[in-house]
Amino acid sequence: MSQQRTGHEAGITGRVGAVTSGAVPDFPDLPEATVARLPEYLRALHHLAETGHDTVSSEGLALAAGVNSAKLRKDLSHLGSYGTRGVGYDIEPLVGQIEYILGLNMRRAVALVGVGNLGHALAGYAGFASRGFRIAALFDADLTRVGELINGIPVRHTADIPEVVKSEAISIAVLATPAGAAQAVADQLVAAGVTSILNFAPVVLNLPEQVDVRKVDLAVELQILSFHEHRKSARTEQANSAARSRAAAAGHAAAEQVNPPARAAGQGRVARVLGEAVNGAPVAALGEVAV
Amino acid sequence: MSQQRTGHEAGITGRVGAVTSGAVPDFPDLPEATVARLPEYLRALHHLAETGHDTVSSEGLALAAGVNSAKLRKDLSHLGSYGTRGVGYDIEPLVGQIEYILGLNMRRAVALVGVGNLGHALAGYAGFASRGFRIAALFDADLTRVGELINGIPVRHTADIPEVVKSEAISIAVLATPAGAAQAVADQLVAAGVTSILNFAPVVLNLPEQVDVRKVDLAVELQILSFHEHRKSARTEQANSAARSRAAAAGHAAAEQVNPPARAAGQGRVARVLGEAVNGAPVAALGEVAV
DNA sequence: ACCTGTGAAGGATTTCACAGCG
DNA sequence: CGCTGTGAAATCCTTCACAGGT
Repeated sequence: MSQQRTGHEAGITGRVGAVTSGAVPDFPDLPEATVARLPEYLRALHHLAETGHDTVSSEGLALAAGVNSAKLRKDLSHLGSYGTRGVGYDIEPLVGQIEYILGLNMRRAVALVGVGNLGHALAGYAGFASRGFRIAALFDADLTRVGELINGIPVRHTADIPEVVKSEAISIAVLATPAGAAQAVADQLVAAGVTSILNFAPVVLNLPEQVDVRKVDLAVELQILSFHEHRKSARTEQANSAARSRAAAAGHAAAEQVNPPARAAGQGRVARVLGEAVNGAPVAALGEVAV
Repeated sequence: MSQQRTGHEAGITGRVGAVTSGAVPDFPDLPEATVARLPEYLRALHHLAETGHDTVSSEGLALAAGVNSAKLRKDLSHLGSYGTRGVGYDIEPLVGQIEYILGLNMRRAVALVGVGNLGHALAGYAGFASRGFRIAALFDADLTRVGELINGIPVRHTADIPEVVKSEAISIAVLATPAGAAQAVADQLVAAGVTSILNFAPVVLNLPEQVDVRKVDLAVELQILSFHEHRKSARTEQANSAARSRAAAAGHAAAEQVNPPARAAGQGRVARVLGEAVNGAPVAALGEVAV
């Protein structure tokens, strides 16, 4: 979940696919958590199909998709019955059903805005093309980049967004602009008719609620891992603390020290005692870490 | 969320930060969902600090971070009290506390493996450097790329992973290799001492449970948005169906048609009726969409 | 005998709503 | 009076465990 706001966050039901009450015929009510896992199941199923399988058990598919089998069965049960008791799931019709649900039985046209460092790489990312999407247009605000060909697609100016989005019937856009430009570009995209945005810029977009937004922030992912590293260090620190408690006078800690910052609540702030860096680099002062 | 498996998924408590029972002193028990939001709060706080604020209300910070204020207050309450009733939160000490919890008061060294299309862009991504990380080493299996400088950092061969990971005391790695190579590289990284991996390769990694893994699959994000597009189409389709129900004989649908695939359950498979493409592109046959 | 599909239980997360402090 | 901090309620999600097909 990472992750990830989709504009339905404030929705009433948490189920997706409902109209006002009850599901659209043949479009089942799916828990958001299930939707987020379907692509992973699909990838695993394609892989199984390519390696010659035509059925798979819940256990086998769960393993390939990195979930447990009860969760997988529950998820698939929302799609209807594609399994055979005593045997497993038929891969081919299950692939068809998941692709149908995900709206992948058409090749969706996608616009990408911002062909800087990251955007350039995304424009060339083969995974989009191979998994149901067609990059139909590239945009950048920088006139010196306009006209450049990336992967055979010309970069156009952001001023052309309305025209191109309409002519190509684009409903999904990928935003890879600098943070400062993201909101304005998103507004342009939405005005042009885009209704889903994948946002790589580290800002929260403010958009009409019918627009679905998913945010991918690469630094956030590392920061979450950093938390886990810190926690692991705190554990070993505590585990070792009895053994070290007397002998540790000198300055080479075996693991990160766990020195909480001084609490500035109430009575006067105290200079924060920073933990010793484990990898030799100087500890970053707070002000240096710009966002 | 998303996603994201962190190796603790099968954990007992769902709280992170506990040793076996009870929290490490000054290292609070945090719900995983809270941990995933702290980086977003941190980004918003930095932004507020840069724009001259030194306190902020839960409402204001919630707005900047894209959550509601009740959730924000609950999250921050887990960190201890940094707010003043009637006033709001003091930004500076709160930034310090969040950075401490996330383990960002050191600049963590990160290794990046795979300098292809995406990896190259990640190596140059300024957001890593500006938000607490230092790309300390680049690796690739392709000898023709070894020696190349990217952003001033030389690309080394993957065979050097053990040596460099140790000498640079790297505990976090970013995996941007092709899918086929990812598991083997991940095994090498873990053997060398890496304990957290950010995986961009579309495969599920099988690693010891003490290793934290977060997965970012760019195509998955688009597929989730595609689901929402499909759902939105199904809604308008249904909403319009009464109005159109007689007049719609000819072939230009105003929105995507909602034709569910034929169900192959039980009695004999029927050729699936695909939905009409909305943007003129031919509908992708299932087999074409490789993963 | 095996494996799916699913009620029911158990957790985790979000939201409500208000007590209590500044 | 305003705003945080937080029990309690509500909702969502996962896991258990087994009934029921094949």
